[in-house]
Formats: sequence, C-alpha cells, structure tokens
Amino acid sequence: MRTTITDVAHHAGVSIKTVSRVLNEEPNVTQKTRERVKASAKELRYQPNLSARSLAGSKSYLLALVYDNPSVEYIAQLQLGASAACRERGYHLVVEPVSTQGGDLTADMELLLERLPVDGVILTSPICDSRRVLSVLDAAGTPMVKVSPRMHYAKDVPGANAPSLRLDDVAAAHDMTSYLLSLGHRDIGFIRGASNHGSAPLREQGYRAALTDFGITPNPDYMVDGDYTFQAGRSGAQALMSRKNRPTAIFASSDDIAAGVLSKALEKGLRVPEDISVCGFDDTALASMLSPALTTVRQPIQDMGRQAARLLMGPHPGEPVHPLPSNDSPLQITYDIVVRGSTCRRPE
Amino acid sequence: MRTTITDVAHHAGVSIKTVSRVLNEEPNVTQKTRERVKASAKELRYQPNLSARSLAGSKSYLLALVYDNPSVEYIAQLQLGASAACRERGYHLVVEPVSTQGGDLTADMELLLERLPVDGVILTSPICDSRRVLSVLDAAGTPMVKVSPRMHYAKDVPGANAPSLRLDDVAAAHDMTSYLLSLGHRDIGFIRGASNHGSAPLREQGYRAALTDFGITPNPDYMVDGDYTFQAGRSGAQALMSRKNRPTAIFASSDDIAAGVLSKALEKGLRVPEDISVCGFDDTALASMLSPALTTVRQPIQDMGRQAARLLMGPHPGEPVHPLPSNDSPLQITYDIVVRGSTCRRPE
DNA sequence: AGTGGCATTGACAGCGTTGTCATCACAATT
DNA sequence: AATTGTGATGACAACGCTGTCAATGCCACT
Repeated sequence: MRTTITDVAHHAGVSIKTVSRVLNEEPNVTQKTRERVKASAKELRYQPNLSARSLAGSKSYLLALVYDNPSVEYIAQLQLGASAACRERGYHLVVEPVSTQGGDLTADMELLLERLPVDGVILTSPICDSRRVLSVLDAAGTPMVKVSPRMHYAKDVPGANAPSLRLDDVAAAHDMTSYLLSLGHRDIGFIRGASNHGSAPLREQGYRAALTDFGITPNPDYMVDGDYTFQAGRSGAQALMSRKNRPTAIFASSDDIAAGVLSKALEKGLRVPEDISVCGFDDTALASMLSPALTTVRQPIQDMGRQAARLLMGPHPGEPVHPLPSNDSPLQITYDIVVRGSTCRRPE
Repeated sequence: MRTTITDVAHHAGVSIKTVSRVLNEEPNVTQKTRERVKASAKELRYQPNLSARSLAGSKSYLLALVYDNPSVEYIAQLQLGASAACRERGYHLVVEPVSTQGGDLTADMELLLERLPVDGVILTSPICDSRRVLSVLDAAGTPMVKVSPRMHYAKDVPGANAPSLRLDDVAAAHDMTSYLLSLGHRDIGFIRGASNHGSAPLREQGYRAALTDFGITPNPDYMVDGDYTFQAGRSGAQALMSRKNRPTAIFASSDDIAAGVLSKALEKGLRVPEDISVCGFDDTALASMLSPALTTVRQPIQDMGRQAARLLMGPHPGEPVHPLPSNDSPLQITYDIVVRGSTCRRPE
C-alpha cells in the first residue's frame, strides 16, 4: 500500500487538511505543527499522488514540452534543462512532438490540453508563433512560455503577452559576422534558417548590419535560403560556391547547416578553413565532432530549458518574484562566440 | 467548462457507467448503445480526464522514458517513436533523465513511481541493467520494457523476465567486421562501448567471431576500451594508431566514437578512407553529416521506441496478442549495414 | 405460463487530494 | 468581565472517473 496523506495525518496527530497545508507551504499553520507534519511525512516517506492533487486542485504538476523537431540536439538539450528544473520542484515533463507540416497541429494541442491538464506548456520555435496554437492555449487559459519566438507581434494576437526567452540573435550574428570581417573576409556568404522560425530573419539582420557597419553593402548573391538542415547546408554551399566571386567565408544559420556546407566544400576539394571559412550557430555537440570543429555561437540551450520551466512553475514560495519577461522584453540569454578550427584568416 | 463524462451520458441518454464502458472498449454493451454513446462523445468533443481516470482506476495513461543520456540522438529518436505510439492510444510520455553517476538513481526512481503512477517504464541501457532500479520497479509492480539490456540474467534477479527488445548486436558486429574483411582489411582495430552497456560486449563478441571465422586470431592490441563518446573515439584512435602495425580499419562501437576516430585520424594527417577505413554503429544523423559520411550499422531506433511503448500499453483490445518477448527471447530488431564513404578497399 | 440464466444497464461508493466554510482557542480591545 | 478579532484547525464536499454489485430486461427452455 502507498502511504497516503491520511497516514501522515494520523501519524502526526492532525487532520489531513493540515497536512495538506503544510505540504503546499500554505500560511496559517504553527511552526510547531508544521515541523511535526514534515517529520511524519519524511518518516513515512510520503509522496503526494499527483493524480489526486490534479483532480482535486488546480495544479497538475505536469509541464509539456511541445516541439517540431527543428534539431534533435537542440530539443534534447532544452528537454534536459526543463526536466531538471521540474524535478527540483516535484514537477514532471511530458513531451509532445508535433508536426507543423502534415497532421492537425491545433487538434493535437486541443487533445493534449483536454486530456492532460498540464500546468504549462513550453513552446519551441516555430510552434510558438502559430496563431492557432496560441489561441487554443489562450482559450484554455494554459500558461505558456515561448522559446525564441518571432520579434514583433500585434497587440491583439493571442498569446502576445506570454513570457518568452531568447538570446539576442541579431547581436550574436552581428558579432560572428564582425569576427569574420576581422579575419579579413569581405565576401561572406550567408545561409538563412527556416523562414517559419523567428530566429532566421534576426540572424540575417545581424549579418547584414555587421556588413553595413563595416561599410559593405550586403550582396543578395551571397545570401541563400535554407531551413536549418544539413541538406540546406549542402545545397546552399553549392549555390554560393558557384558564384562569380566565390565567398571566402560562409556563415551558416545553424550547426547542421554548417555541417552541410563543410560536407559540400570538402566534396568539392576545398580545404576548410584554408580555402573557405565556415561557421555555424548553436554550438551543438555536432560542432565539436566535425573536422575541422566549427566556429559557432554558443547558446546555453540547457539553461534556456531550465529557465522556461521555472517561468511556468512560478516563483518558489518565498522566492523573490521577478517581473515576467514578455515578447517585447524577453528574458535575455547570453551567448558566446566559440572559435574553433573551421575559420581562419582570409587567404591572400 | 470542460465536458465531462456526465455530459456525454446525459446527451446519449444512458448512465455514466455505460459511457465509461464504451470508452474503455469493455464488453457487454449493445452495439446500438455503443454507437450512440460514441456519437455523443464525438459531438461533444469529449476527452476523458486522465487524472480522474488514473485516480479511480488502475491505469494512468502515462508512460515514462528513463534514460541516462548515452547519446542524445539515440534517446531523441527513441522518444519520437515512443511518443508516436503513445499518441495512437491516448497515452502520454513523461521523460525522466537520470544519472547513473552521481545522484541517487534508486531514490529518483522511487520518487517517480510514488508520485506519478505511470503505467509502464521504458528503460534504456544502462539503466535497464541496474539491479536496484529493477528491484524498485518490481516491488512497485510497474511494468517495464528494457531496450538493449545485457544478455544473461540469473533467474532470481528482479525484472529478469521483463520484456526486452534489442537488435542482434553480435550478428550486426559480425556482419560489419566481415564487410571490412571482404574489403581486404586484416588489421582491424576495435573500440569498445561503455562497459556498463549490455551492447558493448556483444558487439565485441561479433567482431571477434568474425575474425575467428575468417581464420584470424583477435589481437588484444587492436582492441581498446571506450564509452560510446566522441572523446573515447579520439583517445582510442590515438592508441590504435600508435601500434606497431597501424590497423588499416577501425570499427567503432558507435557513431560518436567513429566521429572521434575520424577527427583524430584527420588531425594526424591520415586520409579517410584511403589510409584508414572507419565505421560506426547506430546510423544516427551524425553519421551522414560527417565527411566522409560513415559506414555504419543502421538501427531503427525510432521503431524500437514505438515497439517498446506498444509492449507496455499491451495489445489493443481486439488485436491479436503476441507472446511477450523476454530476456531470453527478446523482440528481435532488424539492422542493416549502411555503406558510405568512410570505408574502402585496403590500401596496398 | 413459469423459471432460470445471461447479457445489459445503472446506483453508488470510493480513489487521494484540495477548496470551502465552520469551529475553536486565544489575545486584544472595550 | 464581556466582546471582538484573528490565527489555527478540522469536517466535509467535491474533483471526474472506474469498480462492485445489484437490478433489470430478454430469451430459451421446461
């Protein structure tokens, strides 16, 4: 038999309601009672039953991570962080892979919400920008947090004021581009991320700004579309390398793209970085595993997952309450430029 | 207001118990009633509340995936499959990353089981071989399925008869080694997987057997320890390449290891595959992203996740019941040797 | 027509917790 | 001393569903 709250109450000589109060850190319990109950709970190794809690109360102690598999590694890291944060507070993380392509995204979300009363949803890009998903969540009153959403929202869009977090993609891309410029590169190719991701245009913007700041007019011939995948990297590189003036460096919007670029460049007999520098974005495990290892932008993805979960769980009773980050002022995440072997000074 | 079972019962003109019976595919309901109830449920877009179900009944419609992060990619794929299978049947997947290193594994598991009454647990290697974890699960009576566990168990070990699935690591490694032999290689290095994973000795066994079958005595100098990581690949390669007769091929027990081997080989100025062939195991996304792309053993990891979840959910009412795979006769998963650019004929 | 048996249905009591509200004890106020 | 207020506590219902068991209806067989 599981130990129930009744057992604890009996053991501590109080009512179950008092036990409940203690466990939920509610006020109006004497310090003495509080301690006695806690001792009993510990001794009996009592663990509250989440189903019962959820049914009776308003909290379910369940968070959902909804994702569409942009990069396996990215999600895995986010999940690791979120899960760790959940454990700290007795929550659990339910994963919900969905597809923005086929399938009915909205229906999937509704199903989730109606079946499983989760306390909050972590939305990753590009789902965090889906009007329909946001409106379903809004309608259900489910708290959410958006990870790397688009920048600008109309005020009346559902979920417009949900807290969000992202790193400063513009600044990061600016920094990376500036780094390439500082190496002497002038003809810098750029491969965009997926257009349905908020980060894609921001990274492009940073790239463009850096060039402009340096006095170079961004050349459309040096920018190609992509979708954050290895394949996009290969075809993007193919396109860029067939330009009249082959770029001496390529800034890929993700590590997966950069891996594709590397692959194509090597296939064409180019040496990286001697003939062409390549850099990525994210610093996933892949970046270190490639030869040469990728110069890239480090995102603390795991941290972001942890932060996202914490935002949903709210401040621990007793902790200071931070103002909620919003779309307009998202929780800013730090980044670093990580220099590895895939970039070097421009060849003469 | 959410629609409840009472709403459906009212709408269909039956008792809530009958609705419950219909929804759970229980017998002893007339076809007519069954259809009427289903129609009502559909019309009202009714979704059963999982917390209530779990509290009242014995099922929670929740499965847990417990893992210790051997390879991010591997887990992500497994998770994708398991999650898909869950969705088919109205289940949800809770993820529980745990650490076999620090932390208290047993305590983590107990916590999980006592808080969240999951219907089953998917245990990945090496956790599926932890006596303590198995005994906790056994004691709680929680169904489990082991993915790639060790081969041999004493009969009295807890969880000894839990269903398990794995591919035939021995045969796969045998095939891969034979393939290298067929390319003319005779001095074939081998980098082991992590010793706490059941698959590691099996793959080694296959490697040895293939050599022996070919009339070659396995040379201990050509076998080095590893732990399925990139780093292990680098140091393993370092060790192997400093042998008197440098092997002309290296069989790495995982793609991550192989990536490390590649990295070290290229760093040393060796050409792959011209100077040295390299192959891996798993066929994770990484394998295709490397240059050259890895020859490797394809495991249908996503399928395995799907199968694992299905085993836990039991046969769909009405489906034929397959005998449960056990440790002695696990569900066999098919594999393929995928030949890519990292292997070639032995240099003269 | 009477009887037994079986398939179908429903009434009702929980499952373990939280929310609401009443009660109580004790201190502060008049 | 009587009154009021406030903090601490507990009794009880409710959350939405399933399990148990009793009741009902229907049919086949004497």
